[in-house]
Amino acid sequence: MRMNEGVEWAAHVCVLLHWAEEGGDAPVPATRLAAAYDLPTAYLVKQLQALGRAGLTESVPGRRGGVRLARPAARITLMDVVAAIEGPDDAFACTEIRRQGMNAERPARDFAQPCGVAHAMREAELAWRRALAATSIADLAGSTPAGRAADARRFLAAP
Amino acid sequence: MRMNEGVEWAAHVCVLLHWAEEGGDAPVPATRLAAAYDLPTAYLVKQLQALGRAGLTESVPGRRGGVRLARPAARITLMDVVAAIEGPDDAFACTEIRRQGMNAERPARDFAQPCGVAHAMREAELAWRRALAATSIADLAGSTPAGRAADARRFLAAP
DNA sequence: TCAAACCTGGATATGTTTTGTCCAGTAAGG
DNA sequence: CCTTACTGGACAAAACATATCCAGGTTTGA
Repeated sequence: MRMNEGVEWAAHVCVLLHWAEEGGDAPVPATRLAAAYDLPTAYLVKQLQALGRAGLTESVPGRRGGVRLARPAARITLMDVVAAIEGPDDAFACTEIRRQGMNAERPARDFAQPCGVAHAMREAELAWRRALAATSIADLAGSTPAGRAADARRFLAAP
Repeated sequence: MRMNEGVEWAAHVCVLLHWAEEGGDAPVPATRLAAAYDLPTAYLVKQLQALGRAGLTESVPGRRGGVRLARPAARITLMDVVAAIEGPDDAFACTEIRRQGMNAERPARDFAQPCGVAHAMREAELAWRRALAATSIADLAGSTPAGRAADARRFLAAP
């Protein structure tokens, strides 16, 4: 059960976009974002498109165009980023094996009560999501060593 | 980020093994466990081997052999099962992209402080694991509708 | 004793997802 | 009108999940 690498990319890129916005350098072209962390441009673009579809970023086409955050970094959480890249599905997918084999003859109403395994898994994922929702892009930006933001802005704005 | 189907199988199978133990019918052969939920035997066997390596189950070779829980169901949690099947790695793998591209020239000591993204992801996974650890196989068995356990024992003990 | 019923580990095959590239189409600025 | 950008779709390679099979070892009961 490994998470898409795109989640890491997207989280860091969102922090960059936040810094760019603060410095008045938004929007930032995808090529520049890829260069900032030496990521494969074409593939990063795919992840950025997912962020856009999820409403976290908006993009400006044409020359001097690029990508920017669609709302303040304080209102974009890691949960939003994970959901945008990974999609809406839970990690655990209950396939209701309890209805098969020795229970195949039972009527469907015998399984009205949700499966205990699925329920516990769901609760655990909710705890995970709550924790992710507790950290915003602004929080991540704020926890970065001093001066790093200014350096990033300088890089992003460079010709 | 989807979880192995084997986790669902293993959780349900552990509940079956608990019931079998209660009824004095342990150990249970893998073929019988597979039949109980109509699972592909050979592949279920692989998952059972993972449970064994993790110390959750022990197996008895030879005729009248099979698999049984290695300790009381109350002391086996969903966390144990997930870790046994999925392996020890976190879902989120930090690849330290922050050190690349615009930061490639920085000395390693600039990154002594762990990455904020990785830290937040780690905290969220810990919350997930804590939640999983709060549910034991005995809890799952206890939340099953009355009579289901006896039926399962009857099936597992059948010729 | 020996055959049947078990488990183990490794090799192998197949299908799906992730990762990554490329291209044709569209939009905006100078 | 040409360059720089984004978008969406098609496509390819690698990684992983799923599934099967086989050769080797253990125990039990006939």
